[in-house]
Parts: sequence; structure tokens; C-alpha cells
Amino acid sequence: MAFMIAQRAFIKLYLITMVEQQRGYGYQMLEEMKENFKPFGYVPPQSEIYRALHELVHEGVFYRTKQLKGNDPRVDFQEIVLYHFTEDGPEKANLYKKQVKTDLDRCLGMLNKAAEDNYGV
Amino acid sequence: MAFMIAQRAFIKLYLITMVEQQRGYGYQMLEEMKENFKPFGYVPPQSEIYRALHELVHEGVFYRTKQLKGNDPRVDFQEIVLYHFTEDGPEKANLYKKQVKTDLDRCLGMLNKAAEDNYGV
DNA sequence: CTATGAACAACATGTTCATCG
DNA sequence: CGATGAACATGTTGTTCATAG
Repeated sequence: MAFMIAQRAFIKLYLITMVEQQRGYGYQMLEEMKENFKPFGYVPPQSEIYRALHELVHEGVFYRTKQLKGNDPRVDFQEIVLYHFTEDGPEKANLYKKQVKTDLDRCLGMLNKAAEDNYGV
Repeated sequence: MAFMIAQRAFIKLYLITMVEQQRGYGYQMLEEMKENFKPFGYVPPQSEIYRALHELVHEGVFYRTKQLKGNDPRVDFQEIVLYHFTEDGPEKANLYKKQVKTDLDRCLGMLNKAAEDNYGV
């Protein structure tokens, strides 16, 4: 068992939730997470988001579609990669989320214990 | 800023607290931590405890004394290394503990936020 | 500048080995 | 076996580079 939850798992969890809510391409989700964790001084690195997305595709949770961003091709040709659940994606995702939840609680338990043991909080 | 608290920092925190309470040599503290975190399935690796101790010595928080374990030399010649605070060790240790506390709280905040954001807890 | 991807370098970690009494 | 230490191998991470429009 690892010490703490892995950053990769943490990010994958958020990606799954964001795709559940129809929000979704890499850069956008990255920016959202950055904004999300600004108060904590945590800046998820770009490479980790893409690695996490690739893994989720590899694991059969997501599949990809490409799309041009914006409607007017003269204005914006930017191609983006959208992520969607595969047929059995939701099932797999829920299993994964369950596992991560367990780990999350375990970590919270350890950190709270550390606070008690070392600061008497 | 790193994602989560480092295992090294976590262990150093416990070592400081244990030395504060006069408990003290490597193997013993390792066993205590193992027992301590058994419910969490976390087994601190031996190498990390020693690395952490060496770092704390290097940073001028602890100094070492050697001692034979047990009273009767015919029974037990085992040599152990005890750790004590240096003169300005307590000051340094308190500063370190303060920093770790900040990080601990930051991590708790992030994990609790993840629980809310992804599980609606 | 948005967007994706890969390469690479650095570091923290886990496992194994070495030594001693 | 208890005790300490170091070596080594692995894996995760952070930074940088590459490409494209």
C-alpha cells in the first residue's frame, strides 16, 4: 500500500466527474482544476492531466472524439479532443471511484491522526 | 508546491514527536509507527525511517549517541543509536513542525474538497 | 495564445543486499 | 533475530521541448 493517494488517481477522479457533467476537453479541464485548487497553492501539471486522460482511454473508460472549436472556421481552426464514456465506461468509472474513495478516506484518517498525534488537535 | 505531503516529512514529524517524548532509537520508532498505522494498511519502509533520521541529524536537529542495549553484556551486545535534540534542536524542530502543520492542513483541505466535489459528501 | 502530445530529467520511493553482535 | 546502513531498481512526478493552428 502506498503512503498517500497518488496525484494521478486524484486527477483521474476529477476527470471522471467532469466528463460525467459533460465538461470536457483536456485543456479546459486542466484550467478548471487549476482554478479550483488555486486557494491550495496546488497547480496540477499539464502533463499529468494528459497522462491521466490517456490512461482512462487505455483502460476503456473513455473514448475520444475530435472536434473543431468554435463555429466559424475562418476565425478558429483549433482542434480539440473531447472525452466520453464508453458503453461500459460508467460501470468501470464507478468501480474506480469507489476504490479512490476508500483511499481518500484512508488518507484523511492518516492525516487527521497525524494532527492528533503531533499537535494534539 | 507539491501535490501531497511527502512521506519523508510525515515520518520526520513523528520522529520529532517521539524524541520529544524520550522514545528513541531507529528500529523501535519504526516498529512503533508500523503498529500505529496498521489499521491504515500503511507500512512505513525501514529505509525511510533511517533516511529521515539522517536528514534530521544533518539539519542539526538531532545528535546521536550510541549505547549497548540491555544491561548484561553477556546476554546482549546489541548496539543502538539514540537520538536527542541538539542545543537549538527544539527551536528548529518547532519551526519544522509548524511548516508541516500548514502542509497537513492544506492536504486535509484538498482531500475534503475532493470528497465533496466527487462524492457529494 | 490555446491545445495536445512526448521526451527527458529529477526525485522520492520500495526492495534488496551488507554488516554487525 | 534485532539493529543500522547503503545500494539499487522503479516509478511518479515536474520541466522542457515539439507540433499545430
